[in-house]
Amino acid sequence: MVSIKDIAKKAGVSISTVSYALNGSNKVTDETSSKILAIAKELNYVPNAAARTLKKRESKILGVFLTDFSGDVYGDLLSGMKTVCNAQGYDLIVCSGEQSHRMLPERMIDGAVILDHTFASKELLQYADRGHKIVVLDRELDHPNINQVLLDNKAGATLAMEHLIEQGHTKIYVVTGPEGSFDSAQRMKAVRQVTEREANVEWIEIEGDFEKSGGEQAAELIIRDYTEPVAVFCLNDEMAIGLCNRLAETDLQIGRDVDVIGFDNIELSKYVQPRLVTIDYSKRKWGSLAAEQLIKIIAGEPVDHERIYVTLVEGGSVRSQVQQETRLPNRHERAVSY
Amino acid sequence: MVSIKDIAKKAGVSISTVSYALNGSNKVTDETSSKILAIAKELNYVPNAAARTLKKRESKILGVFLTDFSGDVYGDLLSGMKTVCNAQGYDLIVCSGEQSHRMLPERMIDGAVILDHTFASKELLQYADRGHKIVVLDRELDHPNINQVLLDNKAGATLAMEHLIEQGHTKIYVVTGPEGSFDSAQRMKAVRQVTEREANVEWIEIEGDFEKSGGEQAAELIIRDYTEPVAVFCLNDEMAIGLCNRLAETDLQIGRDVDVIGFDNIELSKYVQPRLVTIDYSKRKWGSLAAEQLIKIIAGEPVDHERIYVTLVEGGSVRSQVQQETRLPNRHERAVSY
DNA sequence: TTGTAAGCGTTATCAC
DNA sequence: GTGATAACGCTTACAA
Repeated sequence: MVSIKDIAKKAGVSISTVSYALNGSNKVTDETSSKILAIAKELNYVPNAAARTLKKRESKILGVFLTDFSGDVYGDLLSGMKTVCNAQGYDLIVCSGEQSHRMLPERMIDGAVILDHTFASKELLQYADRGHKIVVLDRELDHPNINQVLLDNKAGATLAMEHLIEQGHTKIYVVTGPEGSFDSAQRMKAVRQVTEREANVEWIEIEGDFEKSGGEQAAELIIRDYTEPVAVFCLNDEMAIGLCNRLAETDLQIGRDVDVIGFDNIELSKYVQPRLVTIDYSKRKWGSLAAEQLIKIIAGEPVDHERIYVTLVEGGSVRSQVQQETRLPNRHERAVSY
Repeated sequence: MVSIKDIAKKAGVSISTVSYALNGSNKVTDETSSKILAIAKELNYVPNAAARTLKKRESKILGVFLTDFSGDVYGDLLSGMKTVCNAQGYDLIVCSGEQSHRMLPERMIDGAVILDHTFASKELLQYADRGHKIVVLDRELDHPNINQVLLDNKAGATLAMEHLIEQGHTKIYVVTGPEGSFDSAQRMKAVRQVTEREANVEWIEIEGDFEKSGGEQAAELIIRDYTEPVAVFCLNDEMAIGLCNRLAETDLQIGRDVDVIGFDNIELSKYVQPRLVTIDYSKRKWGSLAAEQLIKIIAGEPVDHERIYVTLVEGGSVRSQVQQETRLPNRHERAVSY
């Protein structure tokens, strides 16, 4: 391995002069500098990241932590993050799994974006207490070293529920996310709020897991108890699609017998038949905002919590108003976007 | 930041004793050891990765490099890789973009898996020459420090072409990947080989890009020149789906007027109507094999290049044999899997 | 069993 | 402008 020591020896100068030249300091003559640079190139010199990180106490690398690599949500999110990071001189690495938690406390990375419920909030607060900088995308956490960039779950779930109610539905199944999911809890809160205002709306909670299989299981229940047209609000698209798949094997028709609405607008939801009604938001913006916030708190700049706005995407999985037999009175039209 | 020095001071021992205790060496008394461990815990000691990496000249981190984060192929691939890495005491990070190329030469990671054509082969060979360990998934490269784990592109493309020919097709469009793509080139080679054997099969090459948009553009050409039923072999599913989308806007019906076959069996291809015929392979296995090979070459163990086998997945996007009017004589049935 | 000390490859503070 | 030199936090001969 070739180090600045080797360059110094070959150039007949001291290592400090080499370091200065390599870092473009103006304390060194152009002549010496270019000679050093030439030798460095000749020797294929590459700086050692560990040594630099050790000395400078920063790695210029940011990490984003995901529960798993398979989510359909992540492409644009990561893309947006990377763009911002690179523009600001940071590198971005994507990590997943318990093992990689160490990256932050061991100072391999300068900060972390968390979209991974396997991180306990307690753990994150501990890191923050030790001075590590964090942006959370999947929970609320109050700490000077932690910033939040959250989806407007409440608006999204409200949009979804009101859309179904406007179609005249009075029986609505709600398929939740896994226990402990912040997004699920937030969305459920909005569901409760909406239904409290609507005396004639009955809603039934079905426990899900944010995976296709959860949607399939929910479908079983719905099929079993089916007597009249119902609506289902799946708290994410993945489950909505699982539910639709299972329903497609029966005589129950989506958008007629069972209206379905999801959340996330993943790419797949464009392709299922009929097109899934869902809640959309800019994943790219979510990512870029998260990265921006993280870099700001690392730089010691003050930041406020941010919110990602959502809209409703229409589709065939909810029957249109013109087809409906009954329509609730006194319901005014609502703007589709919050 | 609390270091072993702080622990040593508080425990009234030397830093080397602390180091030994922390690393579970049996050179130190149980008594001293447990005292040190207790103090370490009390002080919230976390080792510094940079220091350890600098000293040990290894980071126990492996990197996988992707062209972008959005591909649908990657979920299982990364999952498989991570499982193997973690089982072997390595951490896995996912990187993308020119900036992160430095991770390998700067020794931030102990090795790299490459599925990213933005790495020049020359660059990789240079790294390998300097002793860095690499596994390539997207090219052939001969170097003692480089191992290949490649898809059996040739078998896949042959399977696809023969499937179409068996349906009686004599005019086949082939939509390629982007210039310089290894997978595309390999698949094209097989296409040529198959068609050379089949005198009565005409094939037309359309330049694509492995993106949906490429498939849409190819559709334009096909629509424009359409006179009789044809087949299209898109060299990946992404393009096949783009093509189907565009075709769906016309009177041309997939699986009747235009038979379509893709490559990769991405999740989406299950959901398009009709189900896309495609070439499948285990992405998880691809990933785990790549990780295994990388860890082996890092350990100095000898390895051979590996190949990932493929199979054909049937679906509605190619009309079934029973519906066809003409059938080529003398064609024997072929095994679907190679 | 424990301590001393050298060294990993940098950066940065001083002198000169 | 350039050069010693200390320091970053850790591991590991070697000495005691």
